[in-house]
Amino acid sequence: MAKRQTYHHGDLRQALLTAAVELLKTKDAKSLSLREVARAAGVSHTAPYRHFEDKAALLAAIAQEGFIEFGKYLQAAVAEANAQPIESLQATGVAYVRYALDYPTHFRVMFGSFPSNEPANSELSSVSRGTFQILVDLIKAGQAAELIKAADPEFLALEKWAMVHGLSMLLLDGMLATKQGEKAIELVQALVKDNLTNIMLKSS
Amino acid sequence: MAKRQTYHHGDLRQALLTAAVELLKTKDAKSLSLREVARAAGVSHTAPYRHFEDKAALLAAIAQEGFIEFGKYLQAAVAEANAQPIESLQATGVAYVRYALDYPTHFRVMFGSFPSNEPANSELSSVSRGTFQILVDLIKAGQAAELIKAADPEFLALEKWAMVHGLSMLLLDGMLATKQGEKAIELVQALVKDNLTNIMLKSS
DNA sequence: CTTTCCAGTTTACAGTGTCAACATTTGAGG
DNA sequence: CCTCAAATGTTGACACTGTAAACTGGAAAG
Repeated sequence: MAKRQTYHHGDLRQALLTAAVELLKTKDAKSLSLREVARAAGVSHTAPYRHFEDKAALLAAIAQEGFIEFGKYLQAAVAEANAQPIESLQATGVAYVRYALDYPTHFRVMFGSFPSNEPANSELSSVSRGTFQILVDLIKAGQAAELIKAADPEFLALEKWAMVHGLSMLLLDGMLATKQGEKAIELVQALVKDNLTNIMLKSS
Repeated sequence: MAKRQTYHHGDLRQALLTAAVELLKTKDAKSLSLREVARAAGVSHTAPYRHFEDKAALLAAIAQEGFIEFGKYLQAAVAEANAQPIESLQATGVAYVRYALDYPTHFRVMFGSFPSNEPANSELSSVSRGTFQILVDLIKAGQAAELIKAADPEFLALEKWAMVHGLSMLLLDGMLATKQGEKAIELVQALVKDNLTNIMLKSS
């Protein structure tokens, strides 16, 4: 990071976030230090406190950005499915896991920044809620097209969410160590597909 | 912890583990310090290094013990289901999530102690593999009784595992903050039940 | 009884998050 | 344009952390 000339940075908040995200590509969230982020941004070790209450707040901000990107990523998968609800759900599920595997630390930060503090994360909550809403909407569309059984769409969405989220975590945590890379994605595709059958009307 | 009289502790390894588990009831794994554990066991802050290579090794040992207990917990749920495969699967799934909610930090440590190190965790791996095997066996039994569709039992087990694991993580991470306590368990029961239908032959 | 070696301790170091006090810059009001 | 307060930096300190090295007490083997 180039040494800045002016005393004031200009946009330190964003610079810290990008520096942190960059560092997270090589380190996990636990071993990422605030001082290290400050150093990478070319700033003193307490400067981040002018922009984030503490380390957790920095991570929460990263999580928030992550959810926005994640949402776009999932929407892109939907867009490729030609408006077929079932295919969209399938694609979204696979994309979910693929994102987790492609951005493991980011993914972990996203889901590890909520613990028991309501006020600061209200914005984070609403952003993540938006991501979940993608699923709900797809299911509603499927129900409207009479491809998906009648039931509370939120209930069904949660069921599918849990499945792909669990799969992501198990893969990330190395519980399915035998499955790696493209092999893992094939498995994910098969699992997601099979797991969609119980919400479908008829069978294809 | 009572001050010991003898210079040698006797069974420090186990004492450290129990002290750590006790501390984990009030602190999360991230903020648990090795020195704190040593203090609780009434021993100098480097004594743990005679029994564990580093902090991660201590946590891995806790994880291992956790998986054994977890396995018993799940088996107990199976035992209550009167050898009915579907009911057993249902009960196991709910018990899985209940365990996660009842012992959140322990649960997190269990699934957070595998990262990328093959040698030290081989024992941990085999223990956790045993837990998974409970599911596989139940599915095999269901298939033998012609209650569950023909398919690779490991594949089906993984599908159900992912679902309950994801649900556990989402609840633990506060993503489903609106659902708490008994309300959450009811939701879990409904989700697990619905999610079992796609592997069942016929519908009940 | 001696010796060895295991399981403890003490000390030290580099690194961490965060607080308090201080410095510099900027922008708004006179 | 000048002033001066607020915003944004910096320095220094503190209490912690994980872990390495050197040392020591005591039990068990010979």
